[in-house]
Amino acid sequence: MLARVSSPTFKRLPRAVREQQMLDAAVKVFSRRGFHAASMDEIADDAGISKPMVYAYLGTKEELFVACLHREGTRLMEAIAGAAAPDLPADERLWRGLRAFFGFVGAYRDGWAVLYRQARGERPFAAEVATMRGRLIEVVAGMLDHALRAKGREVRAIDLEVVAYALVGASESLADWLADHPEADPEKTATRMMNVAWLGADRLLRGVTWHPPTD
Amino acid sequence: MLARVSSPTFKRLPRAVREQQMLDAAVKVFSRRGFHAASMDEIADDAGISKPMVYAYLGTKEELFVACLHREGTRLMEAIAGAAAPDLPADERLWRGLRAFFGFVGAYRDGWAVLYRQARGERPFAAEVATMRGRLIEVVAGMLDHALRAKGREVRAIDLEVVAYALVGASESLADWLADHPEADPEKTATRMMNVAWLGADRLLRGVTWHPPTD
DNA sequence: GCGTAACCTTACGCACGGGTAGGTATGCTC
DNA sequence: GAGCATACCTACCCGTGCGTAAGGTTACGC
Repeated sequence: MLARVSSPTFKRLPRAVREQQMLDAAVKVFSRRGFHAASMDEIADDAGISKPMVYAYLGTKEELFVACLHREGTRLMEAIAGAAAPDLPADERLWRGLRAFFGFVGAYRDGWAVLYRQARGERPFAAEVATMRGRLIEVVAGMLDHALRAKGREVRAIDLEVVAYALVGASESLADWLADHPEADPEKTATRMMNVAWLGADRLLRGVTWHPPTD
Repeated sequence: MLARVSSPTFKRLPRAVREQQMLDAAVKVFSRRGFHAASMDEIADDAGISKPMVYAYLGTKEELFVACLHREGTRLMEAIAGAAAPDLPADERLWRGLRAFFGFVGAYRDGWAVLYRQARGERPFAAEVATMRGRLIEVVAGMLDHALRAKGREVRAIDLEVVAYALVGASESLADWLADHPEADPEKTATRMMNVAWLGADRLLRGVTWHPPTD
């Protein structure tokens, strides 16, 4: 009626397609602005659609964010799980997993920054992320345990958990570094992480430990 | 007039004191609710003061949050710097620094969770945190460099930086773990971290490296 | 005792943005 | 080509909460 003289490239699209467009737009905008600063209007606009459609398809703002989180999180977990086949030796699995992880972060820098760095702080989503993270940590801990048993050693579960926490934390930190250095090479970053992680873990596996000085 | 029959424990206090009370309240509320969900009214209420006073003393909501960030961040950095005197050997410095760090996190779980986990994601504050974090990473990298030179080895600056990133990330991850496990012992957590960090770093210092398999 | 300055209050303006009501166009089925 | 479902729009409501204007109240100097 006002503008919209005619609809030149205005196609009616099936729901599934629109939903993906919306999610793409949402990830982009959430990533650029952050959850709160992002407005549903901007997301709708960026998807080339109007706001009520977003509500009709993906629900409220929170639900939309969770949907983004889920899509990207699943992609990440699948990328890692697909790379680190369980029948490989532990160091090989670790290496492939790390390479997949950094490859993913390098490729979807937006997805990572928004859906992870963001979500960890934001109250209603922290739990969601914590769950995924927990699964990852379990996998890493399982890898370590496997490697240990293969060498005939045994370590208390809590120690395994802590080492896994540290490895995952270190990887996240390097992922942030990667996201902030667009020119950096994911493969090389993975190699560096592998150096830090495996050499440290390997020593642990041999039973070498450090003790606090008595001061 | 309405209620407030009389002001029983209603003291006029000097500015400096009130400011600290406000900051205490702000940290508490920001920590409980998160930055956006926290309302200036609740903070004022919790500080036993009315809202305009907060604006008069600490400025807008963002400025208030930054003020919290600054106070807690400075406390943390001082705790670490005070513990890790620069004239000690590198492993001793690392150990003392870690112990101070985890001790701080254990003691001020609120301050840590809010002012750090929160701030890293929230758009306008990420830079602030990144700066502090950057200083910490530099310190750690400096420690590693020092230790290396003492052994007559030399490593490229970027490798140092990456290792420092990894160590800091691992420590943050364990700090989160500590914040989520109220019964855990900070000292013990520091020891575990030291095991992961130093043993890995130590091997790096000896020039042992890991190379990706040619697949 | 009285002014004045700092402390502190109640009460409100106002913008912003999430969410919705109600109506229009388009394609599919028979 | 009638009828129906579904994609899609414009325009609006309204809660929430930041930030402020204007006015009490307490302490302290003289």
